[in-house]
Amino acid sequence: MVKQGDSAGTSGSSATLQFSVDRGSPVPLYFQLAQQLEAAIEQGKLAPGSLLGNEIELAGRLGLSRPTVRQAIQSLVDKGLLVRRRGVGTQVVHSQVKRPLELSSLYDDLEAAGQQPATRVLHYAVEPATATVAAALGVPEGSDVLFVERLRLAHGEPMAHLRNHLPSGLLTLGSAELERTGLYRLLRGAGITLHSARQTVGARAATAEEAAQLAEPQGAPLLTMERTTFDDTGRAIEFGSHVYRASRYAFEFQLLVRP
Amino acid sequence: MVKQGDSAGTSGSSATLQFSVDRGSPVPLYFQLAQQLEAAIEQGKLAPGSLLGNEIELAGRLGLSRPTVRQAIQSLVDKGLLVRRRGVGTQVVHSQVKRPLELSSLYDDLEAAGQQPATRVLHYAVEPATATVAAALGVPEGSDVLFVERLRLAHGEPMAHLRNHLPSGLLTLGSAELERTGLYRLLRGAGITLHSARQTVGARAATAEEAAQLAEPQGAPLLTMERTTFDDTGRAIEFGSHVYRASRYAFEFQLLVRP
DNA sequence: GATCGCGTTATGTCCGGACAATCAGACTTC
DNA sequence: GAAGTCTGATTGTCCGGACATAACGCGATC
Repeated sequence: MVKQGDSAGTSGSSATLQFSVDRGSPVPLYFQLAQQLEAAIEQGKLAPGSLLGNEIELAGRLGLSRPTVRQAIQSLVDKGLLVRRRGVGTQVVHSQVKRPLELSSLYDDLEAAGQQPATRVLHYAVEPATATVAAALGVPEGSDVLFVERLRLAHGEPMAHLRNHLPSGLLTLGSAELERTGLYRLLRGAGITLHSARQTVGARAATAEEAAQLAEPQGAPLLTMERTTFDDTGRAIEFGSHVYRASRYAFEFQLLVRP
Repeated sequence: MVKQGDSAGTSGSSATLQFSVDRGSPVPLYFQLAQQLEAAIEQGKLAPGSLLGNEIELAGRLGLSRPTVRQAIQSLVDKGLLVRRRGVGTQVVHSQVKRPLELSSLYDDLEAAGQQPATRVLHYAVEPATATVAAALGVPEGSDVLFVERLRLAHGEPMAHLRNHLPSGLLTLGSAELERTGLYRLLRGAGITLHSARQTVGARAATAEEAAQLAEPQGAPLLTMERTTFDDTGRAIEFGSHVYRASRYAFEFQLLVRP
C-alpha cells in the first residue's frame, strides 16, 4: 500500500527532479551535476532533510558512473549543503548555510549588500618597510613597499580606515583604480591567485585622529583587523591593518566543522 | 646524463622518503598516506616548494592505485598544505598554515595556550525564551531554554563574559561540569555532532556592570561575538552571546580560498 | 512484550585503466 | 635575437566494477 507517509511524497525528492548533463560541454560532468543540485537546494526543490536517493540509481538515471556522481555530491558536502550517512543516504541540511568564509574585500561585501561603496585614497607612496611590515610580508627591513591608505565610505558615510602594504614590483596599480574598486579584485585581475590569509580581529578605542576621520566621538570602540594574504606559492601578497566603526560594521561569517 | 640539477637532490623529495601502508589496519589506506605526508611536511622532511613526484609513480611504489593516492593528496590540498598544478606537479606550500578555523570553545583555546583557564558559573536556570533567543534557536517564544551565564578566567584574571542559551531537554549538564571544562567539549561528549555555526563579531563599549565584572574601566572597548551552532540535522544546539576584554583577547584565524 | 540476531540498503573504500587539458621547456623559424 | 611551435610530463576527468562497513527495520526467539 502506497501512502504519502512523510515528507518524501510531498516535498520534491530527487527521483522526481530532472537533472541532465551535456557531454559536449567543456565544463566537467560532476560540476554540472553539482551546480544543478545546488540550484535545486537553493530554490527549495530539494526540501531540507529529504533524502537524495541512492548514488548508484542516480548515476544510472543520468548515464554517469558512480564516481562522477560521488564527486558531485562530495563537493556539496564540503560546502556544508549535504550530509552523508552510511546505510541511510544523503540528506539536504536544514540550516541556512551561506558561505564558509570568503576571502573577500570589504568593497565587495558592501557592494553585494547594495551599500554603494566608495573609496577615498588618502595616501599612496612607495616607502621603506618598517620592522612590523617587513616581518609580516617576509621581506628585508627597509626594502621598498607600496603603502596605501584609504577611507571606505558607504552611502557617503565613512565606514572604515584601511592601511595596506604590498611588496613593491608585484603589480602596478594606480591610485585611480583604487578609487574605483576593491584591492582584492585588482589583485585577482592581475593574475595573482589568492590562497590563504592569516587574520586577527580585535577591538580598541579610537584615537583622536581616527575619531575625526570616521566621524566618531573620541574613544569610541573600533573593530580592528590585521590580515596577511598569501598566494599559492607562499609569498606574502599584502598586509592590511584596518579599523572599522563598530557602530556601523560587524564581521559575519559561517564556519563548518571538518568531519 | 644524470645530474642533481636543482632542489630535488638536496631538499628531501618524496622519492627519497619511505612511506608505507598497512593493509591489515582498519584505517583507510588513503588516510594512512595522508597522515604520513602531513607528518613529513610538518617535520620539514618535505621542503616547502618541493615537488611531490608524480602520482602514478608514487602509487606504483606504494602498491596503491592512483585514485587512492589522489584521495590522500586531495585531502591535504583541502587543508591548504599542498598545491596542485596541471602539467607541473604537486608542491608543498610555503606559508605557515595552521588550521582553517576550528569550531572550538574559548576554554580549549586557552588551555592549548597554557593559560590555565577557569570558569565561574554566575547563573544557571531554565527560563522561557525571549524573542531574540527563540528566533536564534528556532523554538517557539516562551518555551523552556537553559540559560547559563559564566565568567571565564585565565591565570585568575577575567577574560570574557559568556551567556549561552540551549534548548531544554537536549542534554543534561550540571553546573559542576561547566566549572570544569568548556561547553563544546560537553556537547561533543553527549554524542552531539557539531556541524556548522553562524557568527557575528563586533565591538562596543562596556556597560557599568560589564566593566565591573571584567575589571575594565567603564566605556572600555569590548569585543563581542554572537554565535548559533547547528548539528548535522540542522537543529540549533546553542546560542551564545559573549563579550571579551579587547585589551586581553583577539580572534586569530586562518582562512583558505576555495579554488 | 522485550531483546537479540539477521538481512537489506546505502555509503565508504579501492582497483585498473583510458583519454583530455594544461604547463614548461626545447626547438624551429623568421 | 625574438617570436611562435612542437613535445613530453603531469594532473584532471571519467569509466565500470568489487568488496567492506555501518545503520535501520524486521522477524524470531526467549
